[in-house]
Parts: sequence; C-alpha cells; structure tokens
Amino acid sequence: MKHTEGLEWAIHSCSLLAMVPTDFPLPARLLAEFYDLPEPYLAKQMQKLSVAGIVETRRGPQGGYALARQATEITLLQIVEAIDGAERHFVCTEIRRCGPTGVEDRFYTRPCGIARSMWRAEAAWRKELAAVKLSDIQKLGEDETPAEQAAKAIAWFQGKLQKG
Amino acid sequence: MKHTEGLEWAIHSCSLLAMVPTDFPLPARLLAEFYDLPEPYLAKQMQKLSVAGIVETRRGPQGGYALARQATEITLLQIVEAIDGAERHFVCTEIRRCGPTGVEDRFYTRPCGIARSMWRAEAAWRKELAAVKLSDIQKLGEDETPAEQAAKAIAWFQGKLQKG
DNA sequence: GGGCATTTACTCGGATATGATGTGTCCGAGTCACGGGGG
DNA sequence: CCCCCGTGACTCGGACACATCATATCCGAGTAAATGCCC
Repeated sequence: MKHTEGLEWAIHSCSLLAMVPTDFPLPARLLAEFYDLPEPYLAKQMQKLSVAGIVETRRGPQGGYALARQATEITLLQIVEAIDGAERHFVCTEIRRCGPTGVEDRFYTRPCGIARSMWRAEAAWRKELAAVKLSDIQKLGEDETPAEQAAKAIAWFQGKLQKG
Repeated sequence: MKHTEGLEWAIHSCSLLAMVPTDFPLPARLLAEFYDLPEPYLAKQMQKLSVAGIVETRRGPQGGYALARQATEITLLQIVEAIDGAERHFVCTEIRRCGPTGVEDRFYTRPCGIARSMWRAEAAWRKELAAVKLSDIQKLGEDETPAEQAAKAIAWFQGKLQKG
C-alpha cells in the first residue's frame, strides 16, 4: 500500500505546466532535467496524463506537454487516478461465500460490511483529493517559496529552449 | 496503489475471532480451511496481527489465535495498519529542492503543498477507518446474512477441533 | 524575391529489460496434553 | 488411587523460493520547422 514514486513527479510536473502559458509546451526532456529525474520514466507518467486527457501533447520541434484545460479545472484526484489507476484500492473477493457457512449467491444482495467500510474510507479520501484544484497547489507553492522562484523557473526553460 | 490481498483475509479472520469466546482459540489451519485459503500465507497475516498486539497466540494443542482485547476496542484502522504498514502512502522526496530553482534547505521549513494535500486526504481516510470498530463490522455481518450462520460457523469449528 | 517540396531535427508513443515487493511455501522452536510409571 | 515425569503431537514463528508489478530504458512513428530549389 504505497503510491508509486512517479506520482510525485507527475504532480510537480503539472504544477510546473500550470506556471507557463498554454501555448508554451514543455518537453519531457526538460522536465526531467529540471528535477533531475530519469527522463524516459517521467515520459511514461506524462503519457498516462495524456491518455487521461489532463495534458495535451504536441510533437515535433517546439513541442512538448501543456495542460489540456485551466488549472482551476484540474483536480488532484484526476492526476492521482491518471497515474495510479482509478480502481478501488480494496478488492472484495467475497470469501464469505466460501467455507461451510456459505449459502447460495442470491442471498448476498449487498457487498459485505467489510468492503463497505473500506470503501467508505476510500470515498472520504477521494473527496478530499477532489476538493484540491491544481490552482490551489500552485498557490500553496507560491506561499512557501520566494516569489521570484517561478519567474526564475520560466526563464530557465526559455533559455534552454532557445539555446537548443 | 492497491491493498494486499491478505488484508481481506485478516479482517475476515478477526471478524470470526470476534464471534467465539476469548478462551476459544482458532488455529490458522482451521481459519484457512474455513475460507479455503492457502494456510501458510494466512498464518503470515495472523503473525502480523500478533506483532501488532491485536491477537494473542497460544501454542501447543488446543492453541491458536484469539483477540487480544474486546471487539469494541479494536478499530479497522489498527488491523489495516498491522497488515499493510502504518507509514504514509505518499512519500515526498522534496524534488522541489532540485533543479535550477532550488535554494538552500533552510528555506524549506514546511512540507511542500503537494505533500500536505495528499496527507490531508490520507488523514480523512484514516479517520474513517478509526471510527469503525470490529464490533461494528460484526454487526454489519449479522445484518446481511441469516442469523443462524454464526452459530453454524462456531459449531463447525467445535466439531473440527474435537474430531482432531 | 516569394512559394513550395524536401530534408532534418526534434518530439511523443509503445515495446522491451531489470529490480523490488507481494505471494506462496517450508522446516525448526516452543508448548500443552496425554500416558505410563512410581509412590 | 494420586502425583510426577517423559513422550508426543500440535501450534506458532521465522527463513526460504516464486510471481507480479513498479522502475528504468530503448527504438520507431509522427510532426513542425528550416532549408534549398524552382518559378
């Protein structure tokens, strides 16, 4: 029970994409270099975000990734589910039906109480994540780091793109 | 991001242990046979519960596992953390400090906003699980299955133990 | 000089190895119950 | 007949293979820009 490490990278990358204009795509190569991450694996995470419709891709020179919609329209839950999957964490294999006390399937109309309890907790978790928008993440980031950091980051990307 | 399968077995086993008197230990062999599960692996889960202090063990003939305290004093969260671990699901490696915009460590006094958001969701999840007691699970189980099921299960265990 | 076809370089996307963790299994340590012998 | 000791069977506990998934990587498909050529 642990989130994949790529999830952290994906969220940070989305936060970076939210800083730059939508028509200013960032290639995976630069994102990886910015955070000092293995580039091909980060690209795989971005690919998942692309499949989920969170980011748009643009191929060829001056291409890269850009947010598919405004940062206010992207929730943390959407990013997490894009990377780690949207299926339930707790799977109920209905083992209560096995064993000497199991009865016919038609008697089990509702999921078992254990699964319901686990799923209720998951619902609370999802609700919290769905309440956080990417724009909120960005605002938190601005509060905790010097203000000129964002401008410095954008300048770094622009310099890298023009030089190449 | 998925719970281990052994978690389901552990919760169901605890629910079974809550049905029988505390001085009526159930061996892992019978628990596995009851649910038709691989016995050694279920034993590993029970071992984790034992380390966590949720169940007591009794060796030798007529031995087995029994709840270490009343079902009203055991929460679902305790069981889940005993099996899947109590550490946080989302780990923050502080990649914000890397890259060209990173500054000295002393400027980062608080965890980054991404980690805080993820952890807040986890806290909501834990809160829900902590609110569910093993006795609640048991009551849910009684509501959804015929009343005589519990008695049948206990009779099955008693028969198995006397026969052996 | 302007427009167009070609080339080129750069990007993403899926197929492919490797390592860690969950899954499944086995054998030894410990303990209680039973049975036999002695008092 | 009762008590004690030795034996045995049954239990848990930790050490040991295997499978699956996350991690890390590579090469081909696609595209926009730049270039050179023709008009």
